[in-house]
Amino acid sequence: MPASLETCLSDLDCSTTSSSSNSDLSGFLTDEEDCARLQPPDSASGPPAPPRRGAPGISGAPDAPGAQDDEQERRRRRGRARVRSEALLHSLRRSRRVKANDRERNRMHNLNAALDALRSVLPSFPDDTKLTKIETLRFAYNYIWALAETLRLADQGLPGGGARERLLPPQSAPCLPGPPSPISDAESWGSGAAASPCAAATSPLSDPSSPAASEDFAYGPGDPLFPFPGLSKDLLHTTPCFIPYH
DNA sequence: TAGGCCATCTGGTCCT
DNA sequence: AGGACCAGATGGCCTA
Repeated sequence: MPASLETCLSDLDCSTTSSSSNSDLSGFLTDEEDCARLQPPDSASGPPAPPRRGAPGISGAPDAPGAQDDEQERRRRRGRARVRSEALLHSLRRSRRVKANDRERNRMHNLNAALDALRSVLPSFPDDTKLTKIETLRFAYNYIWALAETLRLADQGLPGGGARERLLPPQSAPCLPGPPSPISDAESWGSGAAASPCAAATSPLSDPSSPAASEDFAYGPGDPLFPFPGLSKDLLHTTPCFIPYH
């Protein structure tokens, strides 16, 4: 095989006037699948047929010996080879594209599977609405943030620390999907952290400069999808989500 | 019917 | 060189 199949094909692309370089492409193709695909549409049933003298549409000229006929025959062969090489080039590019499409499809399927796995560990909603991709990412972001904040408050012994058990999934089923128990005592949350949850926070997630309050960001205050309605006090205003709307 | 979401295709770029 | 990754384009499906 030549140093680069692509180079060969590029050469072919630009060699339509050369009769020697495009007369036979099969020597360039070592990939069996490619070779199998590389049958030009007009030769799918086998190797290219030998030139047919006097075939209709070619010249119709009678067989006459002489240099002029030889030249015409060479021209015809060059023309047929060019058509073949273009078909082969197109076919090879097509087969590569098909393979790349397949890989891309598989990649996106893997990505979607990962998103499904992420959805499965997030609290679900009563109506069982499937979160969209972007919702899943934003939700996960804020869910993690809320869990971290819960742990922080619990470690500080502040009111609301008891919510640790309510927010964390059971140990026996750490990946069990399902909503956390509703937090009804919003005031206990609010009163503990309301003063300045941002100031107390050390996590980068609680960066006061977070764009949480911006309307450009999802799951801000009042967002019905936010998993912890009980956190709807000031603490919510610190909820960061760095995944902006566009 | 418009808009949102999604899957797929595609070509370009980066990485190994 | 080939695969991974990315973003734009396109068309289908669904819902308000």
